[in-house]
Amino acid sequence: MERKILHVDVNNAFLSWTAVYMLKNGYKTDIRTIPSIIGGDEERRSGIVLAKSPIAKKFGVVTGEPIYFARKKCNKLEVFPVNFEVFNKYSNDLFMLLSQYTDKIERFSIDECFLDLTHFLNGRKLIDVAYEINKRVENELNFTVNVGVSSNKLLAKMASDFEKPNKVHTLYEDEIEDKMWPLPVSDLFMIGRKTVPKLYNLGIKTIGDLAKTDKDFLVKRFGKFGIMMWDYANGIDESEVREKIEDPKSIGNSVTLPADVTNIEQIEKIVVALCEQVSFRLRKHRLIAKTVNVQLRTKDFKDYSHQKQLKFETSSTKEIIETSKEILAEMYNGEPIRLIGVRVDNLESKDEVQLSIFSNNEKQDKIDKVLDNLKNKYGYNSITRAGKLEVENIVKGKEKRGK
DNA sequence: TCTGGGGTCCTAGGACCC
DNA sequence: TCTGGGGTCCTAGGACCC
Repeated sequence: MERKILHVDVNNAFLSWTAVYMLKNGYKTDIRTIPSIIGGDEERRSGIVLAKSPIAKKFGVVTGEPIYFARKKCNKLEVFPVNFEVFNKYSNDLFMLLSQYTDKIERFSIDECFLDLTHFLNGRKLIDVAYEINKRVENELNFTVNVGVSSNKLLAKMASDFEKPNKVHTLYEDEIEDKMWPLPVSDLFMIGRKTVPKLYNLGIKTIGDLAKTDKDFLVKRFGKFGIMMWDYANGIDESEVREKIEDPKSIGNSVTLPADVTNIEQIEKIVVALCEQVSFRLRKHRLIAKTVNVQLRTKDFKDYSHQKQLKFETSSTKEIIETSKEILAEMYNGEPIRLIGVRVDNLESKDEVQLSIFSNNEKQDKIDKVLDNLKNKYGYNSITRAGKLEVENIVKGKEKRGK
């Protein structure tokens, strides 16, 4: 039986949501109507464009580029900061509205949802529901969405990516040839910047070219990825809309430093702060980890990572800090460091795992619990100040050195 | 003043065991 | 003193997504 799938995608989410929020709080200008972007903090060297207004786009501003470049393209450009609390609120509003249409709904990202309406149409037409959702979001939430309509997730997602904003598009199987195959292969979901040149070298320029390429050839060339590419190009995707929220498979935090750092004690302090953040989140999910991973990015953007198995699965801050310090000591070779990250892998539910008597350090667990409660009550920064202070010191050091 | 931060999945090579 | 495979786990790195 053919499935009835919708993909709902917020148009220009970060910029729209910021605009809606600012208007609601008395700001006179709708930043969607001026040359504007949502961007990171240039002082902290996280200054990239996360979203751009249509006018900014006309000036050639692209997502992901340094704000510095964007300003050169458009000197009137206004830059507004990211605010994830606001984004989460609007994301939740959208999810609530969409949940009225089906129980089988998947939150694919902060600004995208898949809906499986196969058993929830009650005699209505899928396309009518798509238009209703499109209008209701605009009227009730004051931002707009594109809705893709099809029989599987891949096609619905490709459809929602057609003309924007505030549109409904279908991409049924019998429309693939007309609507999808003429598109450049880079438009296909999962074909990124490394794969495009490889395909071009094989003479594959459009999605249609890829669809008509011999599948076995692609498998020989690209392995499993080849299968997926070919399937997607042919509109094949059996994956289900997954309504239940699954436990994360890894949890990590990373920071770009305001200035490159070579002092291992400074690096270590930041690693400790990141470990506190990561283990706090781990416990919030009631998970324990088996593997710790430390990542360093050098000033010339080379990434290194080393990992280590914990002696016992744990969510203890202390254990994760100790292991991270060991990893850091092993891997760090004195190069100037731009970014530091800590992540935990191989997670398991705390409730299901028989805790080893050796790892069950009750005293440490109690300490973590008390600190977690304080963090929950007074906010994360009430406790984790060491790392923040360190980052501030790096900023100060940078200022002192001048330019 | 040049380049975020959160993830998932895959691969290739090596260690180790039978 | 010449040499097998199959399986699992671990590691480092790299692709992709939003």
